[in-house]
Amino acid sequence: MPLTIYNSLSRTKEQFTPVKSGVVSLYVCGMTVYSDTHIGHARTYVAFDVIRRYLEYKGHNVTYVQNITDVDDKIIAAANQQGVDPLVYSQRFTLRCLEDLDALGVRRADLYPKASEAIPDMVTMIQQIIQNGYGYVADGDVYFSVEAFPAYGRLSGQNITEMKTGARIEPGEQKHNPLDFALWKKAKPGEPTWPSPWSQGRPGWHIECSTMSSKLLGAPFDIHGGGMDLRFPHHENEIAQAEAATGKPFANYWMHIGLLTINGEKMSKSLGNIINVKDILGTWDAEVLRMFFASAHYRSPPDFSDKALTDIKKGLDRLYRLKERLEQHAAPTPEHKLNASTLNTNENQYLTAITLFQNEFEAAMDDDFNTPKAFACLFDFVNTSNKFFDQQHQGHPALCRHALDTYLKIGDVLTLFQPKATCSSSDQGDVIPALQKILQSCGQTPKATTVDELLNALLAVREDARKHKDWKTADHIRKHLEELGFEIQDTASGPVWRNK
RNA sequence: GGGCGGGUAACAAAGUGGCUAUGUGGCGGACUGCAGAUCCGCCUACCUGGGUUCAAAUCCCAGCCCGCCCUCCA
Repeated sequence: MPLTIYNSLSRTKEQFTPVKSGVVSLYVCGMTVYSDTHIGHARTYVAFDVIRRYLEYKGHNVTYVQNITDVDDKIIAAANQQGVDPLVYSQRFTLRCLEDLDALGVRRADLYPKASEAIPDMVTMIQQIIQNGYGYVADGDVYFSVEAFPAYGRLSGQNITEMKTGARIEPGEQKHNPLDFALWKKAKPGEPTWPSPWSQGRPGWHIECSTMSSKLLGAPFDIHGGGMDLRFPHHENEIAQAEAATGKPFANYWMHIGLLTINGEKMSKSLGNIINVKDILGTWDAEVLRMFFASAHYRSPPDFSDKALTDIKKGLDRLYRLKERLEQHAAPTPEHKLNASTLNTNENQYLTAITLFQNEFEAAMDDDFNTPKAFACLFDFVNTSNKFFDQQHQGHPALCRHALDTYLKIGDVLTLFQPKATCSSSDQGDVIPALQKILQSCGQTPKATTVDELLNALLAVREDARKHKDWKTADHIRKHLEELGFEIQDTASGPVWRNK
């Protein structure tokens, strides 16, 4: 089935055809590294992580490039305030920001080109722009002449004459036209500088993306993405610069991610409601956050709230319960060949349901990465699977293996079922004495020393109590185990525990 | 003012010219010692007014309301 992508450039869904069959080049505007990664960044990069994973799922070889803006006004200001060299400062935050995304469980891009390392390429591109008649020099600064580029405004649906109203030339700027933007800025004192034919200075913000994307991915490349806020002026300017310099189309598909709000409000410094990834990971599990971002359609603005995260967490628990249920029944390795003729009616229906699940998931994702629908497919599969097990308690190892593999593969595209980034052993250390204490409170001498053994011992005591209708002891054990984060379920085939 | 995107049940959120979205929550039932899990049923869905159509929440027109961008922003 063909993948369709909503292209911001045409404002329609288009069938996706990469420049080179089987290979996809993806460029996403990355972070300006002057502060920690916040949940708005996380929203965008989880969205692209899913997009990248699905492209790979479809069999494409994806090259994912995400730039690092490490030359910028805000970095210079912050570094100067702390008396640190701006490049040292940005280097520090580059690491911190990438580590934040690691902790969130976002897969790394293939390449993270830095603006500071591509200055000569930018100078070359600016020279080309000037040579081709789209740029001009004014007292050591270089500007892009918007009027020279008739396609300007195509991406954002703006037209130049309308935009002129209201636009202003700041004092000290030598622009010919208020809409013109800087390609190169002559240095002011206290700024990092690089040589250029025009002045010691530094590049304008937009040029780094034009330069690094086309250098690394070619012209044109397949998909260029970023937050919705970058559509204008950043992406509009990127197109103008790159096409003015190379004379070739820049990027074929433009994808813009809906911006996160917090409790219905825009996230901003003035509102003081910026939440850093580092901080929120203390409250919410990385996987809950990823599912929250992944389950919102990428073009919609999700609203971050306690209620929303709580709802997601409960849904995620439901997904995990099925995973565990499948694991209990599945053959350890997928080598068993499934022979449909050996399956009973119930099993055959389930086999069909697995195929249907996969087909519907793909249909959803092929339709412009419709993740809300993909999650609906996942939950439908949970329901179907639970019904299967309710009807057939013994399962079927090879069939369940197949179901589990399919479930995990699809979950993986949606960033689910990933190994936990951190498994603090200190918690484990606290749990053991606590479990021993519960055993003692039931008049038992704890011999076991591992969590597993202790839990089994406790459940055995509890089962014994239940047999004698000693509900007080049974409830006492269950209550204390739940306080320690163990969920106890009495099932037809005996008690089962799982981590909450 | 210009541009972009929305208004769907208690909340969140997909979607389709006629066929159960889904998740969370609430109510009832099955199962349970109880709880949980699981299953089943239910909880006045589609902003307003016109139009097209055998049929529209879905297409068209008008209106009302909301968000975002136009300044740095993922």
